[in-house]
Amino acid sequence: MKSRKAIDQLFKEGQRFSVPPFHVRYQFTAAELKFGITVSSKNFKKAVDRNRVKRLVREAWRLQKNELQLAVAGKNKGLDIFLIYTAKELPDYSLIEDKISIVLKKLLKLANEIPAANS
RNA sequence: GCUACAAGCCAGGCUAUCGACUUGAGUGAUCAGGUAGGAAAGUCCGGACAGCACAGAGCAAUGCACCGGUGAAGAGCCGGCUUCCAGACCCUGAGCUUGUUGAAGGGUCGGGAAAGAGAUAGUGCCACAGAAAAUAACUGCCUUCGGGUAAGGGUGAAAACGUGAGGUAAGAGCUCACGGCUUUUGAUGGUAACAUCAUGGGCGGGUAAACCUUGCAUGCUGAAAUGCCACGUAUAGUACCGUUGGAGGGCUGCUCGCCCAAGCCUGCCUUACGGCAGUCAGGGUACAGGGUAGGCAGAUGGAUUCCGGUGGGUAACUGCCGGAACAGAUAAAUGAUAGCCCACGACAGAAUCCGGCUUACCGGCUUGUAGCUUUU
RNA sequence: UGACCCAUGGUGUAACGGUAGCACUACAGAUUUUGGUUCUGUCUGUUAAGGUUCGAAUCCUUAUGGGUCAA
Repeated sequence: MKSRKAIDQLFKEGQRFSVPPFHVRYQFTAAELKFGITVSSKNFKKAVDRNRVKRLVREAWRLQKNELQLAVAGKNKGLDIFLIYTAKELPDYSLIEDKISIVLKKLLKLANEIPAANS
């Protein structure tokens, strides 16, 4: 997700849940699966640290996203997801990998519950 | 060999798998190449580049301040000058404890530091102590009782150049000798700062990183600059101006002064730029409000960096020849996992670009200097 | 990316270049049967490092930390 408008709309209308250290906001749409990540500069003062967290999250997302993508595409729907990293310590990759898989399972369950759109 | 200091260089490596950004080739699947720093940081200096419709003058403001060189430029760098600082060695030898001691002084040597113009252009300030902190009053001294004097006053960071002699009523650079500082003129050496010598004048403290004076320099803004394309909105609102000139804007912060500044249509003149006439307000300026916030250029190869050779220069630096290297994102790439090796990995991440300075930094290597030790 | 400002006890604030004050807090003592109030006393200090000056919180330079502004 890159568009400021879309992000604003997601934060205004979307639903949310929390899997520490992540807050997740999501909203089902008509387009495809989209994903964004943010890290607060309050928690990490250096841009380099923020970028590293973002990189790790993107890597974990890239490796695990396929199942969810298929589920959403199978119902002819889109899904906007935005993650907020809330911890104050630099994580290692295995932690991020675990937490992202939990997030994905929750989302997958939610995706299976909604009715399919008629295309 | 060890230790210390200074300067320079390097800043984990390799393999496999899966990715990200980007360049090239290909119709395409895909293939091939490239991808963080010495500080990318701080933003402390200096530029390039861009815009401001460029006419300047005075004032203000800011910066710089020994000389020469270097370089695109600089508050950078290199070399020199002057002053100061601590040291080593040598000479001399006060003192009393007569020694393997070393006060004051002189010479030589290399090293370090300096925002290093002006304190008789003016103004201000100088706590405490002290008679007094600056055109000399008080005490003292002398006196012909009108006055003269800055020797003595021991406090302080600082007290009217220091020592000795002359001189005098008492005194005083008042005079002289030696010495110190400052300065005029001349000579010699040096590109110059300056040095040496001669000569004349002066020596009424400190502070200019107090105000200030003198000299020199500086237009402002800053890639969120700037140019273009697309999408979208409001042909609406308020005020002012509108060819008989001007709302407003610019030139430097201020003043003066100067400059720029307006459309559509028709006709005539001109090669063109443009000019003249008619005509309308549909034009212009400022404000408020509304819309958009996408793309392209700027933008990454240049005063570039490194290596080798060869010249110039004490050096900084630089000429020529040959070779090699150089990311370019835009919610913003440069990553993840596994294995192996070693010295076990510090500080830290590009955002228009470049030259410096400063600061941070695990460790390793090279060179130089000094000291100690070992061997010959 | 660029421009600018600030830093004084635990807290809030003063201070011409000349002994760093004030209030609250904390601690101790007095008063009180005890506590509070009140009174007295004490502790705690110029962000760091250099420089100018006889002397620096103040002036200058560099660094550190914090903050503000500009689409």
